[in-house]
Amino acid sequence: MDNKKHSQTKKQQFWLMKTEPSCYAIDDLKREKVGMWDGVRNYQARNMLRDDMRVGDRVLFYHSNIEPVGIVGIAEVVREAYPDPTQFDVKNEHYDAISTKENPRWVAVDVKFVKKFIIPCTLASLKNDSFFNDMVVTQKGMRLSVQPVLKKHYERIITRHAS
DNA sequence: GCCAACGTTGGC
DNA sequence: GCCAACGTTGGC
Repeated sequence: MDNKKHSQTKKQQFWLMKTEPSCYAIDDLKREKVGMWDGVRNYQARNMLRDDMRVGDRVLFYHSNIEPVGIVGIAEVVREAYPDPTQFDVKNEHYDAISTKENPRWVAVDVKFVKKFIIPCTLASLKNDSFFNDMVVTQKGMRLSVQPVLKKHYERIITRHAS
């Protein structure tokens, strides 16, 4: 059905994940060390979390709705997809009345804090560099809260901001 | 199953 | 606060 059994041998992948810092910021993850990435309510993003994201994958941590918007640090996937508890919590803003425990619609992953950039990698700087022209975030914006990232893009960003 | 209308998102 | 882009909804 899926290839979870092969996850250990799969190559490391790279992602970009969006959050509004007023809701959950890189400093929150830094303090908690490991954070639950919950509240994703978009099917495309859900499918990537559920089907593709593996332990050991690296995540570019992106802040939206703040000046400046951009990547502010790095995280690492430490637990693969499991049912997102917020979908069952009536008091949670992400509560989903349709979802059942037998057949949950939404998943969460756990990520671990790796690094906070001293200087954020702003969206504007990515748009200004043609090397990043084929990045999802420079093309389609941040409508997709979980995006795959090419290794070359990840490495260039790391080289510039995390050394 | 198409697609127009509608709501939401998020950069600016 | 504006508005373009996108996802979702619902009538047919």
